Parts: sequence; structure tokens; C-alpha cells
Amino acid sequence: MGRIKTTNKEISRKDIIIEKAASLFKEKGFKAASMREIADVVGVEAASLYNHIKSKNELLNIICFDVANRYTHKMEEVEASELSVLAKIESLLRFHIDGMIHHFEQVYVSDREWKHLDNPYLSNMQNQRRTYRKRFAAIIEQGIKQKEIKKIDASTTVLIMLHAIGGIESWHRSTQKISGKELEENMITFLMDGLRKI
Amino acid sequence: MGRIKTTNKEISRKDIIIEKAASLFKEKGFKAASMREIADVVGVEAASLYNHIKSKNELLNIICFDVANRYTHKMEEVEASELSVLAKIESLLRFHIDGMIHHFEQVYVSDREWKHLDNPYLSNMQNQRRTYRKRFAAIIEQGIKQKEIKKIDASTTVLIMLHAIGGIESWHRSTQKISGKELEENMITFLMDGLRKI
DNA sequence: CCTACCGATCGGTAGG
DNA sequence: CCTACCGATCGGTAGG
Repeated sequence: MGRIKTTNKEISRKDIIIEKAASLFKEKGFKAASMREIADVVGVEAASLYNHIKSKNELLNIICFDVANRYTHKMEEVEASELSVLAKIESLLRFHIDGMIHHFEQVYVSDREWKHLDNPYLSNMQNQRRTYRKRFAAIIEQGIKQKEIKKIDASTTVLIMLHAIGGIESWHRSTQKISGKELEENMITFLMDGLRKI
Repeated sequence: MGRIKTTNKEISRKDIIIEKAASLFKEKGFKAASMREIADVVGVEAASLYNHIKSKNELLNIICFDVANRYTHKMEEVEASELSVLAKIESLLRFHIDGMIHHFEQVYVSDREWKHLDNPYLSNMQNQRRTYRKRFAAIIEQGIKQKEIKKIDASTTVLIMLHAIGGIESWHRSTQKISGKELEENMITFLMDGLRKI
């Protein structure tokens, strides 16, 4: 489910273009990356890209909504689960960390470049992001009510946690002295301890 | 010290241009914001901007290095202080939160758009950022050695904390239901508790 | 998938 | 500070 391919089968030309576009958008930003550069990396002329996609903005749409849909899907799964509040939050955090590690470029682009979407996709994305954070905050608030979590502003906490994870960028780029698994455990420890009552 | 003005005196035309540029760079991104738009907001023709600045990139240089120099200055101050490790970290975090609240646009731009600097400024900035994080991590490592802080990977922790604070963006934009001071205390509580031994 | 090419917009300059 | 204008580059199209 979702556009991010987990196997090597069925990789179409369009998928390759999207993948290369994500990589360039991440490196240079959406506006600074040109269709000619994407074409270069794919190995065709710029005009040929338009046999597979409608516009540069369509590439951004696909990348952003692919990620957003995965988030929504995960949120529904977690909400429907029987997990404790703390376990729900941990599950969401691990999902975000995994996404950052395994679908780095897509997640990075969707996080930092979604502002360049054009309407109606832009407002759609704004809604999805707002809604996701509200649902996340609602879980935290439930935890506070049940006294599993210390009294803290839930929306602030959501922002802290999501942006903390979104910042793995620099780790990824630097000389990876720590493994993905180690990174994940370190982040989980830090973030979950920020939640617990002392 | 530093270019960010704290009084209303001595605001030159150039300062106004930089301020408006920071605002537009934050809203649309460096590449997407045009000199003509900046000129519009300032209230002159695009060509007139060049009587005060040399290039679009100079605007970004000024914004980014202004912020970076403030960070370096603060770091030196903290390192030279007699504070405990935990107090040093708290002081740095409060500095970052304050910067995010009071110099929002400059800090935001310097954080997300520095990649568009051109050399030699680009590599200079990369060095400054790397160095800053290393010095921050060194403080944390000292705290671990002194058993004031729980065993956790110091570099990961720095990234978590800095990005958590850098993400206040969304709070600032949304309907500010929480005051700056409240936000600061919530963040400090969360982040400092992630550090302490349980 | 390529060649050829378009209108628009960009950062920036000349000259007053 | 403005008018007038430049070369370069952009996203995208026509036609084969």
C-alpha cells in the first residue's frame, strides 16, 4: 500500500522519475531543482519527462501525498488498536523514525517542500497535517487524563517530537557513526522519557 | 553586537531590505522569492535594491551569518561560565527558544535556507554548524561522564534538541493559544527531562 | 523519446 | 531612485 515500493518488481519509468526527483528536491529544494537536471539524472531529454508526468508540480504532489497517506493510515491503525497510550505514542514515533531512515528522501521532501504545492493540493495538505497533529495531541491528552503522562501542553509536545525526528537529516548526511537501530533506540529513550512522570 | 536590531534607532534602508527579505525568504523560500517581490514590499523598483546590496545572495549571507555569529557568541559565553552542565544546557536551550520567538524569521531562514549560500560562504556555514553541534555535544558528554546526564548518544541528543526547537514554526503560525513564556517552559521541561537520569 | 522552440520570469546592469 | 533593457534559464508544447 502506498507508492513507496518495497520490492524491485514493477518499477515503471514514472517511478524512476519520481525517485530521482525526490532525490534532487531533497538536495537542492523544489524550486532550485530543474526539470532539465531531473532529466539528466534519469538519462533522457527534459521534454521526454512529460510523456510520464504532467508537470513538475505533479512530481511534488505524488511525493507529498504518498507520505501523508502513509501517516494517516498508520494513525488509523494506532487509534483502532488496544495499545496503552504510551505504547501508541511509541508506535507512532517508531513509525516516523523508520520512515526517516528507510524513505529518507520522500519524507524529507514532503516535510520541507510541501509549501510549494499549488491549490487545491496545498490546502488539502495543510488540512492533513493539521488533522494528523490534532489526533496525535488527542492521544497525549488522553494519556495526561489517565495520568500516564506528565502534565504538559499536548500540541507543543507533538511539535517537539515530530520535528525532533524530522531533524535526523544531519545524522543521515554525516559520517554514520551510529547504526539506524541505535539511533532509533536513542531517540525513543529520549522522547519517551520526556513524556513520563518523574 | 550582531545585526539584529533591538532598538528603533539607526534603522537604515539596508536594514529594512534585509528584514523584508527575511520575511519573504521565510514565507516562500530563498529561490521562490524574487527581488521584484522584495522591492514591492520595500516600496521601490527592483533595480533600486542594488544601490544598497550587491546581490540576492548577499541578503542570505547577512541573514545566515548574523544568526550563526550569535550562536557562536553564546556558546563561548556558556563554555566560559561556571555553570553546572545541566545549567549550561538549559541556558543554551533557552537562548535558542528565545531566538525562535523574538527573531523568528531570521532564525527560520538561516536554519532552512543556508544550503543556498554560495562558496566560500557555504562551506564556512557548514563548518560553523558542525562546530557548534560538536561543542554542544561535548557539554553533554561531560555531563554523562559526571553522571549528571543519563547515558545517551550525545550527537543524537543535540540534533533532537535543536530540531525540536527549530520546529516552533507551526506554533508561531497557528492561532497562538499558548504564550511565548508558556511555550518556553513546556519545551524546557520536556527536553531537560529527556536528559535526566530516571 | 528527441529536436526545436515558446513565452515568462529571473537576477542584474547601464545610464541618468 | 527610476526607466529601459540584457542574457540566461525556466517549465512546458508541437510535431514527428
